[in-house]
Amino acid sequence: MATIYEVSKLAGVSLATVSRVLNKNTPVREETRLKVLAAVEKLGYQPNSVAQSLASNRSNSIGIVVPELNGPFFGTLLSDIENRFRQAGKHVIIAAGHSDEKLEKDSIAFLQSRNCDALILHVEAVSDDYLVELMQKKVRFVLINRFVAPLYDRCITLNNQHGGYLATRHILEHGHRHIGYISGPMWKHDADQRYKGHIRALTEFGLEPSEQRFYEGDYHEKSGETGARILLENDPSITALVCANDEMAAGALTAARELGRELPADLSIMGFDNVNFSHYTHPKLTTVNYPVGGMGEMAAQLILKRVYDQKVDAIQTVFEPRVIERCSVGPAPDEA
Amino acid sequence: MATIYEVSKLAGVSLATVSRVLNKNTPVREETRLKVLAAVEKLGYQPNSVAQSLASNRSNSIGIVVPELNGPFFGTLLSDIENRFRQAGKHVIIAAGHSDEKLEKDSIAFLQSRNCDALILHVEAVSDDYLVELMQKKVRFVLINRFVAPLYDRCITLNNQHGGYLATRHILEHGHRHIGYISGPMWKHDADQRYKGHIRALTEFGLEPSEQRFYEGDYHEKSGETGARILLENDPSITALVCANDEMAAGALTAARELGRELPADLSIMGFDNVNFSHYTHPKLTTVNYPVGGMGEMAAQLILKRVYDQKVDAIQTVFEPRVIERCSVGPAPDEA
DNA sequence: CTGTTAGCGCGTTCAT
DNA sequence: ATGAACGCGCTAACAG
Repeated sequence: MATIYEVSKLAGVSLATVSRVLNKNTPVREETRLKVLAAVEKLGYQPNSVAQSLASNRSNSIGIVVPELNGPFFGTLLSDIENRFRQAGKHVIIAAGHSDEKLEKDSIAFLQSRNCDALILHVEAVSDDYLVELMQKKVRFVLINRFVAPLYDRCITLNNQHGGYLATRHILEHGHRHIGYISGPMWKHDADQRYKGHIRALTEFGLEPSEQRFYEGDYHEKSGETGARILLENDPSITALVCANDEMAAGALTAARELGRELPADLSIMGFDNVNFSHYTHPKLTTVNYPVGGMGEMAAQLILKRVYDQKVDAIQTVFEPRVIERCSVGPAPDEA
Repeated sequence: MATIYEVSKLAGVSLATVSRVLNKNTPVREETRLKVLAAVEKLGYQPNSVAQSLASNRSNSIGIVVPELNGPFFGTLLSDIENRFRQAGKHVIIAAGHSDEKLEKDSIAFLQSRNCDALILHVEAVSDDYLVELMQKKVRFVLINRFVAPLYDRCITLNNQHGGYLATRHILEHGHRHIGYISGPMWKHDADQRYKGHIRALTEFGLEPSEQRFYEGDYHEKSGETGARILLENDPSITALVCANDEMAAGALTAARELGRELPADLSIMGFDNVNFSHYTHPKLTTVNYPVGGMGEMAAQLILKRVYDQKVDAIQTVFEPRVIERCSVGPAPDEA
């Protein structure tokens, strides 16, 4: 790898001049500019960004922490963030937090130690206090899918509670009155919120939430299958299952079919997230849209604006969910 | 962020000593070691990895280039690689190449400029020559899903041709003789190989490949749908569709159902890759397994061994595909 | 407009 | 066993 020094020698100028033409921040005479460029070209010179970063305390890179690298949800999130930054000439460093407090903190520390100019965090295990401290330490970051009051202006969130409400209301409007609910892990903020929305819809229709009709899953397919089986066997009167995400809904689909239920004639199933496989299922899943893409891009915009002082379109921090009607929800069967 | 200098001052030792206790590479008296550790603890000191990297020409980070960040396939790949490295204390920097020559080269340059100790490349657009040059420049890297002869010992590949062969043979063994094929973009090595395998199976069973029964898709769902529709309308005698990946197979499923075909009674459909949504489809997709996970982990192992001199389990570079039987393939219907 | 110089934070000789 | 000093490759004052 050629260094800036070799370029300066070959171009017959000082090393600072090379830096200047490359960074275009100080006027340079056209003639010498061309000499430098020629030398750069000839040597195939490429600035060492590690050195750049050390010297300038800027890295043009943004760190991202997500719980998992796989899964349809985070895939789209990462992809959209990367796209937005790429077209701004910034780069992205990704770390997986695995919903584990220690790993999340490690990931954040790692990204900081890499001199990231800013972070985008989708973290679940660290406390609100930890995040507030992070802010006080002047770390630049944006939170995705989590709201912490003192950080209100850097939280990109979905109105999860409203989403939970909409899902259940959609079911209620189809006439169902015996409704099972399969939640995510209740210690996760979004799972909690979605469930609160569910309760609100129930109450609005004069129904009582019941222990019997609640199952706490883990957002993975298997737990949807288990949950559906347990709920349906405990209470055969259930005509609809509201699931806190699509993975679990897919599991519920499987369980229901194995129990001989006709879908959606005997049983309606509702998902949440609208991940990209939700229309591969049979019947195609009715679900609540989670605008991941838009939210990822917005996080990127926020950083472009606040950290890099770029002019960007209007910033929006709260996103609204909406029901996506497909084929897994039907009218409630007549009572026998 | 505290620096090593502040630690040394607080511990009352030289800056070099701090470096030594942290890197454990030179004996240090226990007493001073503890003093240093105490200071580190007190200041919450964390080495600046950018500076470390500049000084030592080592970064403990591995760069990865994949075509896309989303999609079930790359998600698992990235995830498994990250896991393996995390438990070895290494970190991962990810870039998307978007199957575009310029972007792939940019990504590689970016990762090099970040001083990555090694790269894992899943690239499709750059030429073999380019990769060979890269090797000659002493860049350390491993290739995934691509075989380049001069780089034979750093290629982790799936026997794609054999996979294509197995897929079609599986169909042939079910009695089908009128078989449509929906390929990936033929300029991609794997698409080409899979198709070659298809031809080989056909030939083995005494069948001629036919223009009429071939459609070149782009590995995305939509093209599977389009392809299936075109093939089935052009040649209604077709009783089975072999698709070069699961996404396109999912599209084909949709098209077939819309054309009123009973699955798998009227029409069998075969996928490839066994991505994680392939059992969400209806009927559940019969497909060829692509051991992504194992291959990603193996790439990591290779680097751990060759770049970091760690002892690892046996290295395997060629992986074998196998048919995963589910429900989308049935016996050929009796000829009318 | 351009060259000189001093760091950025750390690893690593070379002495001691 | 420990400290002083140099250099990694680059940016950012400061002169001129």
